[in-house]
Formats: sequence, C-alpha cells, structure tokens
Amino acid sequence: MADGTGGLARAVLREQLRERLLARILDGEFAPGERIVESHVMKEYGVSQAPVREALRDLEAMRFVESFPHRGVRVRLISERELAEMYPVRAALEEVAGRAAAPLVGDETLALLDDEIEAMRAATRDDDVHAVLVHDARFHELVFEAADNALLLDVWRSLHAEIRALVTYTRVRVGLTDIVESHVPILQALRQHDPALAGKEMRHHIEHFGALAFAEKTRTEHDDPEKIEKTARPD
Amino acid sequence: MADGTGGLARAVLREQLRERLLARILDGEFAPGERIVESHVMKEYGVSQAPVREALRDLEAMRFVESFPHRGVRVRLISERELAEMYPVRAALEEVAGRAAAPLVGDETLALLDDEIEAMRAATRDDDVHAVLVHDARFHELVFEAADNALLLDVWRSLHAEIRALVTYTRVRVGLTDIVESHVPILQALRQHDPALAGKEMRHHIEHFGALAFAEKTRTEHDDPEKIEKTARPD
DNA sequence: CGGTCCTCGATTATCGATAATCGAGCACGG
DNA sequence: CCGTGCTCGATTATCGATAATCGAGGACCG
Repeated sequence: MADGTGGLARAVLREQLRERLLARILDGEFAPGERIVESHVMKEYGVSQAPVREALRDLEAMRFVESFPHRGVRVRLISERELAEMYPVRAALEEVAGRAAAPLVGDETLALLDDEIEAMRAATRDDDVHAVLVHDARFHELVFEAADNALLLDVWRSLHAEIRALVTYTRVRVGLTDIVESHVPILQALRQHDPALAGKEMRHHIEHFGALAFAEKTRTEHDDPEKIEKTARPD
Repeated sequence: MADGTGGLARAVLREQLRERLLARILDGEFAPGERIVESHVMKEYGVSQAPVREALRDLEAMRFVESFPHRGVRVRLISERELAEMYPVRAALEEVAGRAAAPLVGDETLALLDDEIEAMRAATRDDDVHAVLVHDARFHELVFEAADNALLLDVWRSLHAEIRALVTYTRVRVGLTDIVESHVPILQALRQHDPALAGKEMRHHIEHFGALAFAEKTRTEHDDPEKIEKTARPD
C-alpha cells in the first residue's frame, strides 16, 4: 500500500478505497456528520463511481457511515443514546468472549495482552489518546480472537464505530490511567484460566465505564429522556 | 427523521432486488452453496449490473451470502461449527433483550406475542415448518423491538441467517411442539415485567436447544474438538 | 503416460455516460 | 413582507460497454 495516490494497484479497488476512507474517518479528516460525496472521492483517487459506492456501502455495514436514498452518505455521528444502548450489548459480548477465551488462551496471547497494557501505559505517559485507543481496542480484540469464535468476533467488530466513539467520549469523564489499569484484572483472570471470573471481569470492565459515562441511566428501569436528549452533539 | 417525504420512499432498485433475492434464498430456490451469477440475475430482472452487485453486497453484510474477489457470490452454507458458535452469542443477546424488554413491554405487544405463539401452534398442527420458523423469528423480534434498543436489534438481525439454519437443523432432533411451547415461559416472565426472570428465560430458551443440538459441547469448559469435527455436513 | 503451460469461454471488476432525484434560491401572487 | 411553486445546479442511481481475472480443458513436452 506504499504506492502513491496515482496508482492504487495490488488488491481490489473497492477494498483499498474502503481502507483509505476508513483511515480518513478515524483520523477525523471526515468529521462525524460530514457528507462524503461520491464524485469528489472518485476524482480524488482517479477511479470510477462504482467502486466508491461499494466501498461506502461496506463502511455502512461496518456502521461507520449512514446513507439515505438519493441523499448520499455521511459519517455517522453516534448519539449518546446509541452509546448508552451499546453498553449492555457490548458487556454481554465481552462476557461471552472472556468465558470462551479463558480456557483456551495460551502463553503467547497472554504475553501479547501484557504488551498491549504496557503500550497503553506508555501512550498514557505521552498523553497520546489515539495510541491508547488503538491498544485498548487491540487488547479486547486479542481476547475475542482467543475465544476462537469467528461469529462472535464478527459481531464485535461490527461495533467498532460505536466503541471508538465511546472511548473518546468516556475519556472526558475518567482519566486515561483509569481506563488503562482497569484491564489488569482481566489479564489476571485469563492467566488463571478461570472462565467465570474472566467473563465477569470483562463485563464489569465495560459496565464500569458505562456507569461512569451515563450516571444512573444504564441500570435504571425508568427512562428519563431529558437527561440524554439535550446533549445532542452540535458539531 | 422517519422519512420526510411522508413514507413513500419506496422503489430503490437495489433494495427491491435484495428483497427478491432474499426471498428466493429463504425459499430454498437458491440452495446453500449455490452460486448466484450477476449476469443471470440482471437478465432475469431486466436491470443493470450495478444494482445487482450492491444488492448482493447487502446480502453479504446480512450473512446470507459470501463472496470472494473475482469468484463471485454464493449462498452461504452454514457449518455446524458456526451454528455451535452462534449459541453463546445469541443466548447473551437474547438475555439482554429480555431484561430490557420486561419493564417496557406493553399490553399490545404481549397480545402480539400471544398471537405468535398461537400461530406457531396452528402451524405445528399443519406440520408447516416454514410457518413455524416465521412466527418463531417474529416472536423473538417482537421482544427485541420491545427492548427499545436499536443497536441490539441490528446486531440480532445480522444473525438471521444463522438463526434460520439453526432452527431448521434443530428440528431434526426435537419436535416442533417442544420448540413452540418453550416460548410460553418467556411470555409469562414478560407479563410479570420481571427483567431478571425474562432475561433468564430467554437465555435458557436458547441454551436449551443449543444443548440438544450439540450435546454437551456448549456448556463445557474443556474443549473436545473431535465431537464436533466429524459432523461436517456433506449434504 | 503424467505433468506443465496455454488458450478460451464465462464471469467479475471497473469505467464513462445518462436519467432520476434532491435541496436551495428566486420569481410571483397574496 | 410571507408563503408557494418553479427552475437549476449538484448529486445519486442506473445503465451499457470494456478490461481484468478465473477455472476448465486441451496441446505439448518430458
């Protein structure tokens, strides 16, 4: 992929475009809510419209963008409501992953998990938020991979967009250090190959930050819409 | 948002094609493993290639088909391994849905759920497997809708393909009646608006049939690969 | 006789152009 | 002034055609 913008050779165009566009979304070059115009992209990369459309549709399936007929594609801006909705889903998935991974995880993976925690610590020292996010996501992805359940991994990956927005947002309320260190109990539980404990730690890890981010909302039975409505991200 | 035009945003070719093709897949006209050739579809419906490709890509995101570059699209044939992998994922999601739905569910929804059970019973009497599947899926979908969590609903819907294959397969080992009647405790728990119970019943409902279909595999901590390997469906 | 290389039909990936649709801005009537 | 309807530029949806790629089958060589 080290060949300039002029010649997108190598793999299928659609996939290359997808990766390029995704990178630009994650880097914030395409801000949330911003439109992505097909004709602009096709001129910029010197390709036709079809692969651009298909790449955008892939990104839509990955939940990074949304589209409406005849109105084009825009980068999804994830509302707080959606973020709140994500917590129970993600908590449940992570628990499944923890339970499944615990008996299967090998020493190599445990070492890699340790590396990711160290990398998060280093990034925290540099106050490099982006790096923390990357290693945080990688830590969890390693657990899901260790669970040896392709479907579970797929489903989790489809939440990437929300997870990213989530962590970015959460950081405002809790420190990076808290996020990083909260991974330690998970690693310990995996080291002990204790499925129930690993599952519980994974679940708590998610629910903990969910509770911090949304105060009492997540666990209450009565909904209180106003608490959430007013925060609608003004761009 | 809904759609500003008053609800008549129908008729995007891609979406129509997607529905048509999906129906044909579900009806078994396209058998699992069978290829779907773009040029054939475009001639058959008198449309161009682009919408066909995009429709197929949508179906891929829904997990009904799979595609490889330059090798086209084929209807996914879901292995027993994948089915086994799905159980813990679905069980976790259904538990979340049950917990969330219990406090929110209204009388109308409870009545609809009752209707679905009745419809399943009627279909069972006619030995109409297809109808049972439809109403079974609809029952669960109603619960997910009642949970009022769009993300959860989306994730669950992305498992449709697996769920269908699952029920079809399970039926070989357990009777239709067992499947149908096992929905009753869920409905009762929802009637009582008991989140913990509803969640538990939803989970058990899934795990029960998972256990039936795959013997002891699902719940054990030690993996015993051979038990599963040898079942590789030759069809 | 077995294996490798090449050709060819079938299919997918991409292109450039056209038709359909949308939203903003402007003229017009009240 | 204010709302209504129309026109127009911008953008998406679809089309028909071309280039790239794949897999099967046959020719060729050892």
